[in-house]
Amino acid sequence: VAAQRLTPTAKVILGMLRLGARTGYEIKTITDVSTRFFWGASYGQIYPELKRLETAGLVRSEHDPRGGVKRTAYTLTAAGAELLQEWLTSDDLPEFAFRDEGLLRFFFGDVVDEEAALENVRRQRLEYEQRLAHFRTIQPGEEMRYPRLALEYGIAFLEWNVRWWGDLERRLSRPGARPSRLPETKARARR
Amino acid sequence: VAAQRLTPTAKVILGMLRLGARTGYEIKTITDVSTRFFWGASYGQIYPELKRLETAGLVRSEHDPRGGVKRTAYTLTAAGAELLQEWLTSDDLPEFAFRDEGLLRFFFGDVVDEEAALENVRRQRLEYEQRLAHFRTIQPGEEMRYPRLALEYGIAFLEWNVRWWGDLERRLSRPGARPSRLPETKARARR
DNA sequence: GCTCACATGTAATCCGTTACATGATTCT
DNA sequence: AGAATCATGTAACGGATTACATGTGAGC
Repeated sequence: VAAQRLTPTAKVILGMLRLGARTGYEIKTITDVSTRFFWGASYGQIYPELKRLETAGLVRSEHDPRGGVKRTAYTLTAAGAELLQEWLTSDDLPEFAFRDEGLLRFFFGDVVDEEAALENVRRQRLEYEQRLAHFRTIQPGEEMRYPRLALEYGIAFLEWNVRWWGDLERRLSRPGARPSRLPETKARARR
Repeated sequence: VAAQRLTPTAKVILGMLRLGARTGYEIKTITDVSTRFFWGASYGQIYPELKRLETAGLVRSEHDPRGGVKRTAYTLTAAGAELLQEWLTSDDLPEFAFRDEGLLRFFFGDVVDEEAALENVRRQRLEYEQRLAHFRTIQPGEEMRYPRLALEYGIAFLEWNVRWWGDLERRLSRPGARPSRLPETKARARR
């Protein structure tokens, strides 16, 4: 009844089960090539969470060995499917977080010399180029529309970054208008 | 000597001290209006970390009461300044993380009806518009160049998102080419 | 008298990654 | 024979937020 109380990992799990994933291993494999960029999951979260979800009656497990390999297949219960639906259509504030150490380094550019600051910009551009190159090797899968669109988003996002950091790089390396740097030790008037 | 071993919070702290912040409270206040978008810090991290940094010899504390209010002012030691410099100019892989629950909901658009999926797109656009509106109320502060540029980045990033989600919204609400939805319960062939 | 800004801290809790441990089957 | 893939799990650890707790001083 309270979709917002699902743990973050529960959200991917329920969704992936709905899309046809069946084992913890499969959930991990699929998230790694689809939602990982904006919503990852590790084994250390997935397996315990599957058990908690079963206790909560949102998923059902079934022993489904493959030869001598024991394997547990999960499916959504009616309650699980309903809660998933509820979450997917709710309008409460979605979690959002963005963490970019390169950007933090860039932020402190005033305390290093010009060349180092510019180098940080260059590194940002290169980083984003590499992520983009990796993303372009992912092929989308035909059946579903939205995962494809999400990949499109990822690529467009990375392209935009490559452009932005590239533009800034050119802006900063033009010899014109180069402004203030802090003195080696910032004077901190204290009394 | 090993800048990469600084904890995430130590990185902002050292940087902010270098930029002139002096107390834990001040560090928190400043990060809240500058790096928060891409690198936040809470009191529960800042105060203990300041003590650890002092033990490690990277910062120095000084009692600096204001009237009856006790207050501890911190400054970088030579070692701290050096390590900061090292981190800011190092080229090891910067931490990067992006987490967007709205995007995850969007990703699962194939399992809800068309209207709900479109609604999720609309919500994304609206969310980004609100963040953008908030960002536009921030005034940069004149002295330093890079914090200003980081703010510029934030605004450009949010603008790009508003555009992308807005475009998609129009794309999806055009009555043309509306593709497959999953059947109510996805058939899962198992044997 | 009240509220807000300044100021510092801790404890509980959550979430997440990494490393470790184990083992079968399939492919080369 | 060996490597890769399928498969499941736990323990240690790290990092972060939230809530709680406390108190002064300034302005209204």
